[in-house]
Amino acid sequence: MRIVFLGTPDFAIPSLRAIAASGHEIVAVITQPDKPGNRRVMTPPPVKVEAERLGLPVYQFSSIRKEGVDTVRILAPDLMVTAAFGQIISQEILDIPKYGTLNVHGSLLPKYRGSSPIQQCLLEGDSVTGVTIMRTALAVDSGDIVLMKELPITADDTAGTLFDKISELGATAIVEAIEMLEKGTVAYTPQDHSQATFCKMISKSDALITKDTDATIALRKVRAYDPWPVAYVLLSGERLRLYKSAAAERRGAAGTFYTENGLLCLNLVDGAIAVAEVQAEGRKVMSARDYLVGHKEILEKTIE
RNA sequence: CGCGGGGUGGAGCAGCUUGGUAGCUCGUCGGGCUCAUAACCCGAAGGUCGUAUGGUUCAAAUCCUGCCCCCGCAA
Repeated sequence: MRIVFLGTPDFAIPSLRAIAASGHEIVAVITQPDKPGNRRVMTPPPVKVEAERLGLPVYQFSSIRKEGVDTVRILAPDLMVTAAFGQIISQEILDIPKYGTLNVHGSLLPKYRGSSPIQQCLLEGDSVTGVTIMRTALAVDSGDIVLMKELPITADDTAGTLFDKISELGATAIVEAIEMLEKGTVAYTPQDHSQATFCKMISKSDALITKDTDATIALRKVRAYDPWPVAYVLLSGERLRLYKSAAAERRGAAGTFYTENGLLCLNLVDGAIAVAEVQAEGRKVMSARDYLVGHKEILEKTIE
């Protein structure tokens, strides 16, 4: 089967690898253009790096709708696979492959359509999430479902660990779906659109924790925004990022700190959180214990 | 040349503006005390202060310069 793969970030890499390893012919990988990354260094999308490592031809479009139609026609794929591609694809292009276009999405649809499903399930406090393989449709994440796989969320999962697990799960799922297509055993189940929920693009300010934040919500933020953008509090205008936290006993006014067993505990609304790792401005991530050795004054301060 | 913060014994920080015997908290090691809460007391080891053949100076962690590395912002 001639496949064109469309994806951009790390999330798509396991799927790309799995398809390549499954013996299908990936005739091309389409991804987004290189962008200026950290400190002005031009950075290629992870999928491009991986595709080149696999020796696959790469095409980069800032808008596939406008620039990619002819290319896809010439490639004449039997199937297109999208995985966190990051652009809306026109129906004209979606219709080119004989078997259509399949998408790998990191949630149990119709829940959490959109760009941050993995963070969203953590923000909601879910105990189960998963991956869905469905038709790529013009309306975001609304296509008919081919198959779903569930994944339990563990207490120590962060967005980072879930990303790894779900992207791997997505890889096995997409390979399965392709097999079903080939054998003709695939069945498309429409989504119950009335049950659809959506998640937005995450912005840095979403990760702010204030003294008015509920302790439960704060814990969810810590997990959902690790490794990016990372939950943080403001202390005299300075950002302190919080990692690896657990529920703790409240022992003071909301916004104040205390310490126990080397953990930095922050009193909040309806509880407290015990933080095991922090990162101050201009510093590396360090244990709360190490941080406290040189920053005892934090115990006298209150967050904004 | 996008902007800013930082590199000081094993860890986290101070000192740098106003050059002049390297400091604090923790850890480590030795000893003592002792059954709680990161225990306490005494003592010790451990640093050419990121790096340069650098520059200025009687004297540089401190001022000036080049380079390396780390972090964040912005994109």
